[in-house]
Amino acid sequence: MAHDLDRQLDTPRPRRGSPAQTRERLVAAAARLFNRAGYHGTDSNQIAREAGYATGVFYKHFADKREIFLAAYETWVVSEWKAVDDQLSSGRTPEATARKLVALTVDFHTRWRGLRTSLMELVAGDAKVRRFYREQRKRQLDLMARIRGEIGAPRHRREEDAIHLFTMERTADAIAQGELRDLGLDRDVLIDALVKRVAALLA
Amino acid sequence: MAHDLDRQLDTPRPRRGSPAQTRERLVAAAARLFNRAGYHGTDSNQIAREAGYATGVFYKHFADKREIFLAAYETWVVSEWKAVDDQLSSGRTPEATARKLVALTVDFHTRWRGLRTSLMELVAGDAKVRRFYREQRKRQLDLMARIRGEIGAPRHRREEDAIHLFTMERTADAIAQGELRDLGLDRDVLIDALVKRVAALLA
Amino acid sequence: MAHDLDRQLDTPRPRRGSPAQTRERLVAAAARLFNRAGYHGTDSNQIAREAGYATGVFYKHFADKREIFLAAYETWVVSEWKAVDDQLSSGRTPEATARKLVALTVDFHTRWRGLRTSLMELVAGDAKVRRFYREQRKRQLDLMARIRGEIGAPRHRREEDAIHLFTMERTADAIAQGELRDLGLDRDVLIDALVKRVAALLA
Amino acid sequence: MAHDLDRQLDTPRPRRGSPAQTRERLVAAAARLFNRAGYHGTDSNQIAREAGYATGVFYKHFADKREIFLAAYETWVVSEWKAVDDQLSSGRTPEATARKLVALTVDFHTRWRGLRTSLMELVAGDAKVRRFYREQRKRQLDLMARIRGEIGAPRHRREEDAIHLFTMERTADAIAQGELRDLGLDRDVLIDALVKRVAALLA
DNA sequence: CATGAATGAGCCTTCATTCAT
DNA sequence: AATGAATGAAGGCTCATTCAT
Repeated sequence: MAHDLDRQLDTPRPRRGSPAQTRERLVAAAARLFNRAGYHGTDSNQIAREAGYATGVFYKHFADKREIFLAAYETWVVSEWKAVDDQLSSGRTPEATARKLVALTVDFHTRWRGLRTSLMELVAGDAKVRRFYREQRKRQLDLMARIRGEIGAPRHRREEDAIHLFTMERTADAIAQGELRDLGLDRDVLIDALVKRVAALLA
Repeated sequence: MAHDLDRQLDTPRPRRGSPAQTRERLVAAAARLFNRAGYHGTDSNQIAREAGYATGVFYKHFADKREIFLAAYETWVVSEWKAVDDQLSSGRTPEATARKLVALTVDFHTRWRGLRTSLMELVAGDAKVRRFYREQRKRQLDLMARIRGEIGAPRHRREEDAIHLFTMERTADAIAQGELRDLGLDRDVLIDALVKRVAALLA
Repeated sequence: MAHDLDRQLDTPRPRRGSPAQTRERLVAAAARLFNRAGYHGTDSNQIAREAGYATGVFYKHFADKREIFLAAYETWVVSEWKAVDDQLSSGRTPEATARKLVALTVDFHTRWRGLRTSLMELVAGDAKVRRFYREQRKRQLDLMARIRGEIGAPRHRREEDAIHLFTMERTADAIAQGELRDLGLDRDVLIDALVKRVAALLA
Repeated sequence: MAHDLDRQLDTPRPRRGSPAQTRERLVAAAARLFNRAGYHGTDSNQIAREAGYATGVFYKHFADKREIFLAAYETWVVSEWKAVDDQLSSGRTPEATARKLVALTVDFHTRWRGLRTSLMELVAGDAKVRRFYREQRKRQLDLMARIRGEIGAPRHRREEDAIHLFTMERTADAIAQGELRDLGLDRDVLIDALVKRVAALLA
């Protein structure tokens, strides 16, 4: 979570921490900078400095910039999945859960909007990042199939689920990037529309 | 269209063309290269060379790299709008028109997939590109409202139209970028689903 | 020749020269710096600056540092062969020619002693430099065989000629590097000994 | 000898050895690495690791990288002198001794060819290494003078002896570095020629 | 209008060396 | 005595941009 990352970075680092701790601080700094300035707008020396270290540490922990990007992305993915899981197992009504899930998605896309933009670029150009990205999608589809199985909902085709995910993702991006505001659209109306779609899947 | 651009570039350039001609050749070269290697992967000297000119011309016609990107994007947008217009005024059944429109969209996204990726990056970071991008969206929404007005279709809210556009766009990207293939999804099923959504708007 | 190189560098460069001229200036600067500080002690930005240019030119003319080293070495080799040829075709007595050749060799090894040291290092580690270096040796052996053929001298085996070349080279290095001085040996005695050996080949 | 060094390194190091032992292990590791990758190609952290220690030990025993190089060189010199002494006091015929000495020299140059290349580089650039290197040469010359004194051989001038040493050294390097092979020369012929020269000094 | 040589800031990466533990 | 995390200067190389011709 962004909050965790920030907390980590705003605390002065130990003079001599464990490698794992250092790595975490670097990833947190990288996530923050990539998110702020994009992949190309962030240089590796900066990352180390933002984390409170000298230039050199960076390459003790990562082979190159792409690798730390992947790590930052992974961190984000893990925290997002955790948040989704928490909602799904909260025992609320489908409607309430759906609302929470949409809010959560929009929140993540907003907070990580810069990272997401870079992600799209790297997905296009880097096989390793692409593979990881596609795996997440597969996990999402699997989760949806499982949920519908459990609640005995009418079977959908995996293809319909994919479209649903694309819609959610792209709409959340539009909100996150201020596209709605620029278009003079009403955020709440959009949110409600998304909630309705999600709720339909849960009930 | 890619074909136009290619034809233009594969013809040897005139010794001393009009400024407009030179500009066009440069834009065509830029579009091709940005699409192939992305905005950051394309260097500005290359663009001029690909168009058949020396390094310097470039900056006689464009203030910087970003500006030529915008011009390339504009070219693409113009040709896409033209193609859409052609379909809409073809007088076919809604179903047939919808199918054509979806095919056309997927085709554009496939052919310009590299440019689109860079676009997303620049939209995030560059105000001018963002403004232009948002204008297109507004035009799309206006067009949809007009169509529905003309055919006396039930009024939708602009927000629903926006979601529709996001869905179309993101799904077309997924197809263009091979995400479907990686996920083992059936392309035709997806296309049909999209066609159904578009047809619903037209009838 | 060192003199040529120096003359070239001490003249202020034209604002905008031909690529060949620029390349030459770069090679001259590289030769001077490699000779002074060694391959590892010279950085590519320095080379450009020494030649009177900005950082970037360097990579417009050479793919990397190794390549400009090879070019500098080549320049030196060419001038040395030319000097040797001049002596051989001077029509002097074998004894006089031999003396000139030895003087010339020692002079070259002295003037280029730094470059030679780096050469040895690169010969060991770089296949391309090694190949070029070995070709020179082959040319030397061929020349010796031809000379002996022309003057009807007793046939030597190529192996003996090789040993002769090694002796000349290593001894010239020793003189060039001040090893003699450190050992308290008499330079003239050594030179005379070398002259005797060379003269024996010529007569 | 390489064998000694290897034996030392392939044995797991003691938990807490004497300083002398640690130093020896470090020198052995350094010699091996310098020989394999050259002075510049070997990083100081690697040396400690190869010896089985952590980065830091290195600077507990040596002021800097150059110093451990000197130590490695010293080790090699000592073992070479010992080997030469053994041959000289073996009581064989001059011819047989000469052959052994040449074989031994070629062997050393082959086994330590990488170290020798680096040595030449450091001799050129580092006063301390140069001084030590020159001392060895002086010892060699002194030894030669003594031998000739003992066996009542005709007095040579120290300068002739120096040339002899240069010839031996450079030819042994050529063999060690594969120059002969590349030139298509016959190794045995060269060896025989060297043996003849050495034998002439011993008888 | 066009050329293309030249610029130089800046990025990624390495590695000898230090020092808190 | 030993550890190994951390340092930071510096080097190789790229590329958007300028400008003399």
